[in-house]
Amino acid sequence: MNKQNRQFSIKQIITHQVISNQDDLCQALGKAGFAVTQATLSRDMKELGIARVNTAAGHRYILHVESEERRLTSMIGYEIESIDANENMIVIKTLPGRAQGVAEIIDSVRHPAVLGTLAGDNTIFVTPSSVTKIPEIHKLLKNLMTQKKLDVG
Amino acid sequence: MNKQNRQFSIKQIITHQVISNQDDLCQALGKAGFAVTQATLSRDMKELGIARVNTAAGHRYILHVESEERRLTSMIGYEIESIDANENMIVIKTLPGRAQGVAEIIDSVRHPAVLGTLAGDNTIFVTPSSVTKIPEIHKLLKNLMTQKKLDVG
DNA sequence: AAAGAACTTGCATATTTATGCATAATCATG
DNA sequence: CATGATTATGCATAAATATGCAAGTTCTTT
Repeated sequence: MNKQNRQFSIKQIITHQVISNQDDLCQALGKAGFAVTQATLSRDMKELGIARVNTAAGHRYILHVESEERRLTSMIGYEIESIDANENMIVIKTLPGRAQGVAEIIDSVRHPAVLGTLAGDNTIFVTPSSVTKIPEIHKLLKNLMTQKKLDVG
Repeated sequence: MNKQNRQFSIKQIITHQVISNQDDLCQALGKAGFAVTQATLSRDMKELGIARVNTAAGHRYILHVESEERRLTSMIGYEIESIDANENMIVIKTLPGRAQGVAEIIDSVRHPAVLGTLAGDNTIFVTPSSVTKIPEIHKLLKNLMTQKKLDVG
């Protein structure tokens, strides 16, 4: 009957049952022995980082994992799918819609070998100050990808 | 402006601006030249698989990657107007607003010679894994243009 | 080009979620 | 154990989101 158990139960329920709104969840929790109101569930959702998405199959809740640990951890590794290069530039593939944000982080490093970045929806072109710098930048970016923290202004 | 451009703009806006609700988004879109109502944005959110999450820093929107639909159209040939190349990359011109969709199809082929694509409104830059691959890609794209179906995983 | 189908959007409003405030429960400290 | 601080919760309602319907638009087919 405490908050922790209830919140754990919430995660279980939303991942294993069809829950379309907080009243649904309220009922499901009731069966599990947790009697709370919708207001409390709204607050639980916030604390658990649970997001609501509207799909063709109806409204669903998803765990937004990043939101729990994002505070000091950079998302950049999670967002980048690949880093490649040819003779002229480096190309980064990201999750859909993430290229802008990742490019901003790269810009913020202000590495002298990076002339500039150009971001679309899920692709970034990184232009080196000289083609001879490409391996160096490539290495920098690979490092960023696996780094846990970034001290970026 | 049309729906496709607006939805692309929505993804851009929610990933690099602070947007807390659909009215915020409505205003941001207004500045970008898209005049629509909250009702339309609610529908766009659904189609784009955008979820809303409540964090300590306020309400935010996130892209729910799995729900992004990537369907292959056999219309790619119709959408492409021209394919050209210089020493470094290939440039594709499409019908207005079609570049994003065409680029996604090219990406989905995952041809090893294609390092990445970057799409604007009606122009796509295709970067080769090496400049020596340009003729090969050029040929591939020309083939795609006339092909009826794509057998792509 | 006309007719019908399919898609898009706004309006009004129903549904759903978030929150200010008050109260109860839990915790920390002497 | 008493007391003040912190945390948790419900109630009522404000804020935000979703949707039925109708009108306008675009696409298809003949």
